[in-house]
Amino acid sequence: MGACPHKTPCRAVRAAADLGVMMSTGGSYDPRAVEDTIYRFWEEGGYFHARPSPDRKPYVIDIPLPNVTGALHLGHALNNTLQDILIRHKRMCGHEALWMPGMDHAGIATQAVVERKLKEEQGLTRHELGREGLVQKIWEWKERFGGQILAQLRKMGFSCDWQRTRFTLDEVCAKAVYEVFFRWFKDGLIYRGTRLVNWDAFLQTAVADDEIVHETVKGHLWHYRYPILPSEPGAQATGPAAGTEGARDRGIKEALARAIAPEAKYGVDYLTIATTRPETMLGDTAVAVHPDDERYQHLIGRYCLLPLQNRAIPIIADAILVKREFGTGCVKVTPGHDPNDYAFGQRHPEAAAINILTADGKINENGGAYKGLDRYEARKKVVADLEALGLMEKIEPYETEIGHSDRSKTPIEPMLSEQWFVKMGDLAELAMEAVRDGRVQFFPGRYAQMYLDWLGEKRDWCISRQLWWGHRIPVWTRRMSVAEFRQMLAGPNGKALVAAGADANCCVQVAAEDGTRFVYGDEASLGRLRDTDPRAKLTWHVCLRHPDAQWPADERSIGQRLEQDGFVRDPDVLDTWFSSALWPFSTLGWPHEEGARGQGGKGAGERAPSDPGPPGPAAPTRADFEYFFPTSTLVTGRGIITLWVARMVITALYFTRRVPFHHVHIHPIIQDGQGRTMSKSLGNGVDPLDIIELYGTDALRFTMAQMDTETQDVRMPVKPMKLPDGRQVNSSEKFELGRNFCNKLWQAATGFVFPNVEGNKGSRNQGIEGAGTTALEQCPDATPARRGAEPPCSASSDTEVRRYWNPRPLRREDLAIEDRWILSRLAGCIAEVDRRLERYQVSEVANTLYAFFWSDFCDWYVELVKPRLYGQSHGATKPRSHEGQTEGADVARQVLVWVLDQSLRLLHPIMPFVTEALWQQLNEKVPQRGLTEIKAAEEALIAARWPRVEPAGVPRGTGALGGTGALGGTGALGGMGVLARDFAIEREMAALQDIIRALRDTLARINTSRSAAKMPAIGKVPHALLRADEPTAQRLREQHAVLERLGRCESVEIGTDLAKPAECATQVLAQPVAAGAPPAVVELYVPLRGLMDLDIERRRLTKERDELRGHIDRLSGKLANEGFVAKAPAAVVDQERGRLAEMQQRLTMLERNLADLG
RNA sequence: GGGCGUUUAGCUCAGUCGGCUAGAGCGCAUCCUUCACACGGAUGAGGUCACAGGUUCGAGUCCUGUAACGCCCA
Repeated sequence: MGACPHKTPCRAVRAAADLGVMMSTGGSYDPRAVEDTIYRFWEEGGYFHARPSPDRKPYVIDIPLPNVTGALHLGHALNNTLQDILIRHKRMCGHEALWMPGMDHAGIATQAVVERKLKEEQGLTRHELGREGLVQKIWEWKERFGGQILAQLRKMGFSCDWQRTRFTLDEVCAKAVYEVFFRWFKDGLIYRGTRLVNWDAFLQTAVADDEIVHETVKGHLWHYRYPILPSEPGAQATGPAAGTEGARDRGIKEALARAIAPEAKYGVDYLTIATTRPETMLGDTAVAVHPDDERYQHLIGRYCLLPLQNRAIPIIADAILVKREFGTGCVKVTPGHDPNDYAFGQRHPEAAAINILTADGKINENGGAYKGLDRYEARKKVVADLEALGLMEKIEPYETEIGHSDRSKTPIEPMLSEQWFVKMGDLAELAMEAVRDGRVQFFPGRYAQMYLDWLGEKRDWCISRQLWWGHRIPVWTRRMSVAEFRQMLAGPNGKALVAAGADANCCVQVAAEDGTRFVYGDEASLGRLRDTDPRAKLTWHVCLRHPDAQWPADERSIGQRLEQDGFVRDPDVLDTWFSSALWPFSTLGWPHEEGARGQGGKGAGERAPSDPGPPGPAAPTRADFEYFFPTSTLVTGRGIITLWVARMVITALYFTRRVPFHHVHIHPIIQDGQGRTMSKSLGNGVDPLDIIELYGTDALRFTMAQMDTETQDVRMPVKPMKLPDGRQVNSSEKFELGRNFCNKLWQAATGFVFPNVEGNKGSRNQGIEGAGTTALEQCPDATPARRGAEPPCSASSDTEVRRYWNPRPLRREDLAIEDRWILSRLAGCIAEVDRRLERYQVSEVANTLYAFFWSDFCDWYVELVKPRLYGQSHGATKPRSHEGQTEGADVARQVLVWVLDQSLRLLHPIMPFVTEALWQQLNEKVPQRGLTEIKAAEEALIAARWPRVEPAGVPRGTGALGGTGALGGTGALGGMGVLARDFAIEREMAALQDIIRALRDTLARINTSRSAAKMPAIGKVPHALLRADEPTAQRLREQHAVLERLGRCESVEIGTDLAKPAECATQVLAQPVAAGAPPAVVELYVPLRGLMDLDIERRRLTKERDELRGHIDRLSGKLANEGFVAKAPAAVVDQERGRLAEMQQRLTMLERNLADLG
């Protein structure tokens, strides 16, 4: 440590010391010993921070915003693991990779939490506390818990650019929100309208469709009568042309009496309707029947008496609302409180909506005598009153789906309400076009349909929420006439308004009674209002571009001036998705040009409660925006394709004329073992932090990666487990897979590769600067390590130099068959990983790597190479004694190191911690690596170059594709290619593996049989014979040692004319030597005399023979089919013929062998 | 009610352009405390590819219908 130039040893040096302790211990991989140290190493080394770099391509991902007060669940773990995999991969590919982190303020969720807390702890409602007080409380809450989620993201190893962390309510984001609102308002795309919304009577706000959970509730179906009013002129006493008060009352009484009389006739005197919400009848405006229903033809156009309210309501034919088969075939219509009925009301203006509810769920003045009652009390009273009138026919138990507010858990009331909307027509068209023409692509592609279908509906977007936590709508409203408006303009405040720039910084929308709208920008547009009655009251909406800015500076704000003139600021805030929709560019500081003016006046005036809070990190520059926008990929679940993805595309196209991202990867949703969504209330959720504690972060991440299939859901059977501290938590056996793989990697590296290459320390003597000093021992706080500007401080300068082998440039001839095989497999693995990553098939990436490292490398290559390292003799000396210094051993060491090096790179995006930890150790032991070219390895794996496959037969020359040091500190990158795919070698190895498996199989059967007979197991097959044709025999002789060692056989005899011993196990093996060549067949004999029960062999061979016969029958049938031979491609036919010949040959041998056994 | 998706080994999932004697992990069975790894090694058993039709020389794969389940929209 002495060489560190800093006064106190830097943190990373201490970290390296910590890691050293962990490194020296053997045994299993212990994630807890590594993770925090490594994360600090990356973060302090500046590897996460991205900045515009013209010589590199940017790669950008925006995090799907977690809720500021939320906690991470497994869905987040999946979602963000995938993003980190993509980011780390591209970073290694040499891109300037930016992962933008942040949180949203989650208006309703956050406010609901704080309100509930307030009620519990202080017994206060928000109204008692007041707007400013509540918002203050929420900010406090946010400051306390908002950081939690970021800490959790760090714990999972995510390489977000934390310096750029944003919050939707911070100043930078708010600036974009108000700019967008202003411009849409000015362009006439934002308007005030009345719509049926989902009303949460507890929180007293409209809630979005996705914030509603449907629950089946036991309720009742009430059947009751509506009297039919007479059709004769004059008798229609209560109709629209009702006469005197007295006549009216008489008409009502008569109609009621007829409807309940014993002789009353259905369809003449009354209609029966059924409902689950009887109180809504107070707002009924029609009864609907099907136009083709012959039962009701005569009633269409006539009127019913609405009891209790004593109103006449029309009977209207409508084919959409009414299902003839359902119930009586006629329905009551309440346009004010039912979505379907509302649509009916739009079709039939004579049945216009009536609202009967107040904001807190009580009956309003339209409910007549029921005014002031809570809706549930009203229900009871309505039912009782109908019964008293004798109109109630029956009450049935009934189960219905009722929407409940996800936040307050209270039933949703559909209710008419005035809200702000964004017109979706043209905007939706823009966004649809971007997907249709491929500027935005979905992976998997089918999700594009979901996006297009939803946008195709072009439903206007309700953007106002009756909350206090959020961006307050920047609109001031007053009812007045044109004359009054002119008068106001002439006053001092009006002059200030005009001075502020009626066009540039504020905009006036005028809504007339008939729905006509004008946008006031200048005198001319105001002039158009001259035609209207100057005294007629109109609604004037003034929108301010910078609602909280002072203008001119140091005076009252425009808003305050407007208020002085009787304008009132809209109390509502914007939908959280409104700010989320701008995320891709708001986080990069858009708008850069227009923003300056409004910022100027800020500070002196009062801050509106819903105003931006702390400014957050430094505002991004215009250069950031130009370089990083549009972003590259968005990764999210399908649930927010409509809410978020589509809206980001809309805003980006409208305001930047560019798409916000090019690719959208939709990943599956994790469910429990029964296919249910994981949720707190079901108690089936899995907390990622628990998993990290149980298995480690990399294990969690590997398992998450493996779950990213193209299905829409993936299941995770949940199993309770105990943490070390005794807490019982939900876990799943699936994570063991990840943990085991981490351990396998760890063991293979620390337990096998490292001991076999040790002794190379201090190879700085080879003249490559920086080599021999691991990056963890450097001082990344001095300078970002990746920039590599300063010389590292050495912590191991006086390490003793002792080497016994050197990597050297290898030629193809230097490589043994297993070397060439594993390099070919590696090339295949890299190609496959690249291909899968391109398509966002992350699950397959994980599986490919798992299979390569575990099966090909550990199970086969390591075993194949041991004889070269340990020497051929049995009981060979351990590698540490440096006995195995043959040429072949050094090549094996070099290939082992190389394949480990490449595997660590490939696995790093998925399992960053264990791979980085091993990388640091490998750098210490073998700082210079390569195959055809030897170079110093990069000092940090996170910034190491991604492996590349070379074109066949072209070893890369120095400098040809060599790196310029863009990624690493030493500038000694490149030349890290591997040899290309070699299918001939792979076929040859596969054949060898088959024989080895056959030998092992025989041994296993012998031991099973012996165990059953209470005989001791044997460790090896005593003797085996392999009969093959000469070329094959020749080839197998070269692998004689391997066959004996891996086949666990004392002696293997290979020949072309070996005599078959009596009583032996036989196996017939096809040897796929060359593509297109006739298949060679190898026979394996293992003498069994005295070793095992021969019946077992007979049974096995019989079964195998029968199976083979089955295959042959099918295949010969296929080849006998003239159609197949004539129409199938020749290559396929040839292949099948070859297979048949080979199978028949095997069958002949098999039958003979079976006969020989007697 | 409309749309989308799923249905393959006991469980969780792959299966590319239609060429398959249908794969992996876990679990199961047997053997192995052999020297990196028992969080391991070896070997094996286990499938009517939901069902019914169709197209095709050939269907797990493409088409139609049915059923069950899930999601989204109404």
